[in-house]
Amino acid sequence: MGIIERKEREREEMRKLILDGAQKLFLANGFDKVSIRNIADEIEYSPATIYLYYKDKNELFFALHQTAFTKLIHEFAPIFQLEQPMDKLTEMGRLYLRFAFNNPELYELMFIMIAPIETLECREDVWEDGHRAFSLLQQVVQACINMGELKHTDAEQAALMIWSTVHGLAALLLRRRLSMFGEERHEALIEEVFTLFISTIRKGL
Amino acid sequence: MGIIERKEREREEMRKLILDGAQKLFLANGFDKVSIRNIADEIEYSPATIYLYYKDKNELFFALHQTAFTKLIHEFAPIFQLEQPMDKLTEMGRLYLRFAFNNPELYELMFIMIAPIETLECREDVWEDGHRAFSLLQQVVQACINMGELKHTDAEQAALMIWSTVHGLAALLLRRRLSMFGEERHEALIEEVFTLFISTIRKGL
DNA sequence: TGCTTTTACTAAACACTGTTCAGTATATTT
DNA sequence: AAATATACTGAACAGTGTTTAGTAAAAGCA
Repeated sequence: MGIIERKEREREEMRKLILDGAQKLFLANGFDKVSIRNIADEIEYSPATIYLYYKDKNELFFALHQTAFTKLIHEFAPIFQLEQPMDKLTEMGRLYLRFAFNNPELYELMFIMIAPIETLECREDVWEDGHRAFSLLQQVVQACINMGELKHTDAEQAALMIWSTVHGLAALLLRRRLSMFGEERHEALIEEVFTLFISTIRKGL
Repeated sequence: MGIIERKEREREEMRKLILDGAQKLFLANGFDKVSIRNIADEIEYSPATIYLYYKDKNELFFALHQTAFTKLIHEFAPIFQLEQPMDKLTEMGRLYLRFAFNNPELYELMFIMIAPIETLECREDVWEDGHRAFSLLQQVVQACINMGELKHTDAEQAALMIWSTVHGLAALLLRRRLSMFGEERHEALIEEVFTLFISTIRKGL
């Protein structure tokens, strides 16, 4: 009786097909071009079909947001090779900012858009990906404290401060609030400010 | 020939009427409830009328965004009474965060939404309010450097780093990315993290 | 095999959205 | 009083997310 297994497999394939179509439009044409009808056109199905596989648009955004997180975690891999916790922290921040810069749409989905979070809230569910990522940061910060490289003792507070700074940079950039610096300066500026921040917490945190 | 003056005055009153209606819906019902038709209903005019006074919805958002900036600048007033530049900087940050916390919709408009900025971009105009506000911060930072309270010499870099941190906190809060800390902790947490940040840059920047 | 039930899908509709335009009623000018 | 300019609107266009009734194919059962 492998039929239900095959059906389940086909269902999963269909979900993937929709997700990939959505992501393709998403990355190619930006947010505005991602309507349910556009996705339906892209995968050559009717709009109503999408609702047989995803409850609503927010749930689709949430699924995309999850794949974006696995991509970020994947790009964090080199960190675990590093010995010094302070090097880990620095590289983590640099990779985080690079991810935001190179994948603006994905970053939006993960840390700026409210849509994916609303799915969780109405299911009274929890933002697991976010919590895991933050706890990873907090662990690295704790290691820095344990090694005496940071003097402040509350790793949670320190981690949130660090996250705020890098997210702030990314969010200001993506939401086009850095126009007082010419666009051509943006990439270098972010690099410089991040370096400054690291040197600041090395001395002051 | 005071007729054209009166007409001009009436036109300005109508713009204000629309703006106030929009802001009322905006603050009362959140973003989603602010459609051109809702505003038209609110002020008891036809939707088409609004387009005689504002080019499109983005321009309306931009006008709202401007009034929000004057409110923020207004709330910054106490800063100029302070003597010590470092006190100025600290109080500026605290007031900024308080503004974001107490006026989430206005903060969205000013620093998160893309809509108002798009109006500027398509008019090849510049984000004056933002530039002015940042330059205010930069001046205070420069004063701190001049007084020897901050050692780093590049006020522009330092100011951006500071802005990033406070904006990061505000943006993570408003876009509901702080769920790993219980909602009841948010206000106190932001206060703590900001205090930690100030003490960090005092020592390390 | 034939018959019934379940599954997968879609066309069409509903209630919205921002925006435009032809037409009207009022106010101003000549 | 007639002509013109102004202010406003109803209705439409093209789009959105979402629901529902109906259909054709697949699966289960006799």
